[in-house]
Amino acid sequence: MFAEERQQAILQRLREEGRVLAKALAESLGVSADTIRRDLIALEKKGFLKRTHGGAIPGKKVRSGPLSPALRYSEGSAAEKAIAKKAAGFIGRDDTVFIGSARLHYVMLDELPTSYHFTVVTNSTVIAEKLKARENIDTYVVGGRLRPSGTIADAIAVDFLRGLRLDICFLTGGGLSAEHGVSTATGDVAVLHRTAAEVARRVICLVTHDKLGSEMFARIIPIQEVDVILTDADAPEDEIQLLRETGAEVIVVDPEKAGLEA
Amino acid sequence: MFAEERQQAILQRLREEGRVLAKALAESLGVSADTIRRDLIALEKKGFLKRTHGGAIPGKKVRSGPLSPALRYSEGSAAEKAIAKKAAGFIGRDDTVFIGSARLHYVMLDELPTSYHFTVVTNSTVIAEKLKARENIDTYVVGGRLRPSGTIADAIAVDFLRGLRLDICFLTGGGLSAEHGVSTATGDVAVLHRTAAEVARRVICLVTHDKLGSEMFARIIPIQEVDVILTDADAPEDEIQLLRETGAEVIVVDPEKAGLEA
DNA sequence: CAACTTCCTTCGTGATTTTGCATTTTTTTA
DNA sequence: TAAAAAAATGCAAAATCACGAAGGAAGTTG
Repeated sequence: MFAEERQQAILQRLREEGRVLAKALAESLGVSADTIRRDLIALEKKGFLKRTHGGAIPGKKVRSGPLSPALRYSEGSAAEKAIAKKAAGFIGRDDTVFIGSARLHYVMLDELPTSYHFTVVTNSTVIAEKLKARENIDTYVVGGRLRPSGTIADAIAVDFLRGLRLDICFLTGGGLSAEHGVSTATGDVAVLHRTAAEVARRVICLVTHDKLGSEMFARIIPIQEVDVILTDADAPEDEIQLLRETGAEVIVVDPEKAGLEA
Repeated sequence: MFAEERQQAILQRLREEGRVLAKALAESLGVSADTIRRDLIALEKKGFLKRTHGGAIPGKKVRSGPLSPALRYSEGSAAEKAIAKKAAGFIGRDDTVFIGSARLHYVMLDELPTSYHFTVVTNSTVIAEKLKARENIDTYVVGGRLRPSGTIADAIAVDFLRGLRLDICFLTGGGLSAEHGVSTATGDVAVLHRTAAEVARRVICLVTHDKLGSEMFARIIPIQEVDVILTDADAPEDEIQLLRETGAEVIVVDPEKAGLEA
């Protein structure tokens, strides 16, 4: 196993569990504690985590997991906000939509419609907490085991989703390519999102430009099953072209203009 | 738990509640008061808080945001704390317990065991959020519609519970009488709790003395199905006698002594 | 193909950190 | 002012970390 792979695995676990133990990592990855410590030092230098005695906790750059406590209150970038706003515009009166537990979903919360009623299903207790007081939104939480990160993504949650029918599934992912489709780092999150997509009439995928063309471990769904892809203006033209050839509708959101549309 | 995590948890609580007590922190975080004091010193040096005798208040670097709704639950009366502590003592290693969304359940959170692993199932996202970071606790959230109060209590939630088997169900209610059993104000909450009680091996009922003898609209379960009743020393003797005649084990907790037991 | 370089890893040893306990001092409260 | 609670201080045990040395795999160069 290469150092790079290991470090990726460490970050993944950090995102999932909210913390990692050096000793446990050494054991499960099959290397010495020394090596792990070096990895942690390297990752800390890059700002991905913060070392502690015995392990590490998420740093400022760990975004994907939903809202590490530090990031929870941080604001999305202009591009993220623009994408989120556009996405929220797809929600119709009395629709039922799935909103996951990724950072972009969190950014969406501030852009959701306020003037008419709709229903949100989410697998994040953090998002649920934020939505519960909105009068025009019915909030449903999927059942299952809650991870330290605030996400629910086990078999129970998948089963829960299977019993529903949704109008829109808002997907995000760590990677999006014409060949591999939408993908993410961990298997169970992928399965949960796939299920949400399967029970939804429409699948809208939100990705910042840096995700285009990259492919991650676990595929959520192939590109053919995505109805709309929302990305920002920094997206490379050729990637967009490839995506469009698959039949997906690609909408490029311009952060500058987004403000005016409102 | 890492020092860093602890300190973040302390700051989190400081933000939520406006102040922290050293002793309470030590207990709920599972470390000695010494360690907490050292954490407070470190945080004070960084300007995040100002130490006081017995705890700390927010420093210049901590925005003490609007008090979260959780605050009103955070501090229980002496009687409530004593009951909650006694109740928490029933939890054994690797047990699976149901903790509802009532005020007394919130009070319990600070008294839960920290030294061994167990599993909590809850229908409150507020409680789930509070528990998700505890490393010795596996937290499960029931699925269903989330009410503005942070409670989930619909048919989906009931269905979720039916698929589980629990060791202990911690019940509370608005009323408790020998004749009418445990009761509460609303129907669906009653059904949810009844279901939790049905799938649990043991039912432990937590009620402050003022609830004894009163009966509310919706019965959760008859008294015969309650295994243990916990109440405080102000409970009237005759009521206790009536309850005991039904076969239930009634434990009267003395707030004064409760401190010494610890 | 052999010698060299480079990178990565492990191991051993001493230093550091963290934590809890006991004791003394200070502060609070009645 | 006396008793109780909390804080400071010193100390010891356990865990973790840092650093240097050595081994080994992969690739490079002559």
